[in-house]
Amino acid sequence: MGTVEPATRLRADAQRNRDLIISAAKTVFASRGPDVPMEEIAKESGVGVGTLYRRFPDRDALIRAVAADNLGQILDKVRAAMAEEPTGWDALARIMRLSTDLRLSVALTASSERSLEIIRGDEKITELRRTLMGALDEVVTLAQREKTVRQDVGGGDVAVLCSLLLQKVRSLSEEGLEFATERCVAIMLDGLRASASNPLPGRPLTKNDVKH
Amino acid sequence: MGTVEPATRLRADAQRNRDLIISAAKTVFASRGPDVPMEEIAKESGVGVGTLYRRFPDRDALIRAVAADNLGQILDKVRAAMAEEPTGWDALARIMRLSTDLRLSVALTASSERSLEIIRGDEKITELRRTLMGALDEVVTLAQREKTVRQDVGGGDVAVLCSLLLQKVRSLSEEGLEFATERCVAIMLDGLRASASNPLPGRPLTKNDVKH
Amino acid sequence: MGTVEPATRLRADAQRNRDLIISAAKTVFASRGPDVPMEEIAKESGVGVGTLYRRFPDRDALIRAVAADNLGQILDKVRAAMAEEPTGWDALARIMRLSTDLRLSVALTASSERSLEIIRGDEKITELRRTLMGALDEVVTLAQREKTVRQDVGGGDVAVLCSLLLQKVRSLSEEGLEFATERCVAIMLDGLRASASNPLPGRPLTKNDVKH
Amino acid sequence: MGTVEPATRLRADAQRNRDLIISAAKTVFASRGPDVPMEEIAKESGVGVGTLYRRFPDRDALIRAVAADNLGQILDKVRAAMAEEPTGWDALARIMRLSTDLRLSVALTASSERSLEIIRGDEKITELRRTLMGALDEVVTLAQREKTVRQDVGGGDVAVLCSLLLQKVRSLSEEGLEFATERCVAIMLDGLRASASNPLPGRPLTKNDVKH
DNA sequence: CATGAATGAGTATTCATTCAT
DNA sequence: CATGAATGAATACTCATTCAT
Repeated sequence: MGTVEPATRLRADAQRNRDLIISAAKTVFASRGPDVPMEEIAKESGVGVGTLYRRFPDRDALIRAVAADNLGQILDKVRAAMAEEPTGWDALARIMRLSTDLRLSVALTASSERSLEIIRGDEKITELRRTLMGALDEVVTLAQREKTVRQDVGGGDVAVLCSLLLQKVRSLSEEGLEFATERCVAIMLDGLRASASNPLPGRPLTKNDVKH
Repeated sequence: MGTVEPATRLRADAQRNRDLIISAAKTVFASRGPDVPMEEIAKESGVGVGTLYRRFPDRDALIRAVAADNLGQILDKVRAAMAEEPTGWDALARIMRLSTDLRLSVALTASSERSLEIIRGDEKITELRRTLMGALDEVVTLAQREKTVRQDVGGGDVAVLCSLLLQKVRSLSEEGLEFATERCVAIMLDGLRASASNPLPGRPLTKNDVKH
Repeated sequence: MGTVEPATRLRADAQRNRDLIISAAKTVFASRGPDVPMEEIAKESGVGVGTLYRRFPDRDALIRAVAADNLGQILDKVRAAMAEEPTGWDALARIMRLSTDLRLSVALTASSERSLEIIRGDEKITELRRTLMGALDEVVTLAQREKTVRQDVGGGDVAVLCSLLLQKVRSLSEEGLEFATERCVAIMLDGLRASASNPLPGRPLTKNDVKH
Repeated sequence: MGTVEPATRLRADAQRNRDLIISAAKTVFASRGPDVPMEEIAKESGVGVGTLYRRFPDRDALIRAVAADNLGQILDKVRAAMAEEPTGWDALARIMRLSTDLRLSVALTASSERSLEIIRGDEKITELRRTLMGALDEVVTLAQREKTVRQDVGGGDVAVLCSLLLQKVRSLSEEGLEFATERCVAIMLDGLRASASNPLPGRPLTKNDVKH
């Protein structure tokens, strides 16, 4: 489960506010970048700034919370794919298609150098990341055993491809983007097939290469 | 040639400052995002803020100038690849590898929603973009005639893949990034080969799909 | 009543600050012109700049508010004169002497071309102006029925004379100005008397001539 | 003659530039206030800022020069009135009507507190002012001997009335202003007539009251 | 607790003045 | 001398954060 709980249980309404704020922050970060005025986020949440600050001591804390929430969501979907798809290849394909869903919420959190520094070192986030990477390695290994995925790639390679796909290509329209992304995923999947065997440079990337 | 000249000839020293500023802006935008204090850019350029503002009436104008300069550079390199490589495939491969060089300078200019609005509608930039897309279509068509590239892709698909690659994946180290990008490029190229023929959804993207 | 209320009720302390700011702005505009640093006004009000900007989104809004407040004050005094003086002539004379009181606060708000543009089109101000001009027409008409004021003038003429008197003649000392103004008012009043009948050029100016 | 010459003779072209600048400054001060960017004035003059600064060491010097030029012009016209009109009354009436001509150029120079400080103490300006006031006293005395002007006014009173008239009443249209001013002048003249004998408060103002 | 007011430091931008061409 | 480029101090305005209601 991806939702992240703070140490001490919050009162019901406080928890509700917290959720409202995170959700609003995702939206607003996505449309206006990571520097939106806090007031904007508060307004979108329907609470006052004061409340926002009571829940998150400063902007950085909020960014961390949003990032953790995002990672949690991704992890949930990755696990669902692994649990529900019949083969490793199918799971992999489904995972690579997640980008469309996730783009909006994830992109901004991870985009700027600044965001990175903020996130880095956050216990919870590090843990989520580790778990996620483990899952990817697992999927790839599985599919390789099936002989559907080429041998010379690893979960890290898939992670990098996926993170590229999270990007919003801005010279495309809303629908154009969705369409183009599907095609890119298909091209990448073709490049990942066991049959596509022009050997890759170097060695497979695994979770250990993508840790930070 | 990609360098963009203003309408009226600048005095030698003024031109020199203009170049210094654009170059500094690239660096600083890349490392600190599109909201860096103008003063920072001025300092990096070695000129006073006043000079910066004399040359570029506001931040937006500077961003547009940097973007145009970037596109010019890309176009130069794409043309070089087309002129110097023996086959369409080689040209394509070289182009897709440009990302490494270009990432730093390009990324930030095109990243935020805001930047897009700023850039959109700029005559010069639109023109450069159009030219660039034309070149990509040309390369792809050529390689398709050689039977090295699959028939169901177009220059637009390549453009999208390349723009994904321009992204800086921040969970990797400097060298890790370079290495991972090479692998991604290789995977994508494998996915673009004529031999990789699991059919793609929809139809090839051409320059007309990526115009804005 | 001349005081102007914003649409939604302000919290008590906010309203207090608003008043402090307007009052400070009058003083400071009067002594240093309409371009005084906003910081100056804030300091004089005893609040931070931030507060000033929260209350008035920009300098123009502040200028409009001050202008409206000034007009309201004038209107109050004109009405008091009309209500309390026994004859139209006395009311007129009292009104023309208002200049002394009002000069300080009013002068700067209406002085520059720029200020005019700012003020023009403000709903509240337009309305106040209209009401004020109506009152002047009324006083003049009354006094004409009394046969104390010449028949060939109108409220508009009085308005123009008064607005001339609002000016600070700077080649006079503080007291000199007060004294000189009294004499000018007396001369003008003599010129307005029914007995001063060298016919004026054109026709009486009424409120419709001074609307803008 | 009102034109003011600097101590050392200027080369012909330098003198021409000086005149261009003063003339441009009048225009621009009138339309945009005394704080117009120096660059604006330079552009209107058709010279570079550098040249402007060579001719006038700073903004204050320019303001002083413009003020002196204005006063010189007024003086010329007052003298012409005195020389050409058959009676003192006619001269006085003509003088009071000068406002229309002069308003534009004079207004801004004398308007703000700041301008006053700049001008105050300027030798040349003081002298011009003194001369001008002497002329007004003379006209009034002459008309009083003719029994056309009331005995209880002085040149100072006229000066004050005139300076009031120099003001631009901004709630009037261009033509409306001209028309209204004529009417005000007529009313004031009626108030100045020997026949308008409701006694004025205090004593006549003379040039000594308006010196600064 | 929630709210939104107050604060003031941080930045963009302008413009007087100086100085190299 | 004239020009217009360069400089940086001055000022408008924004927004993170704190605190009174």
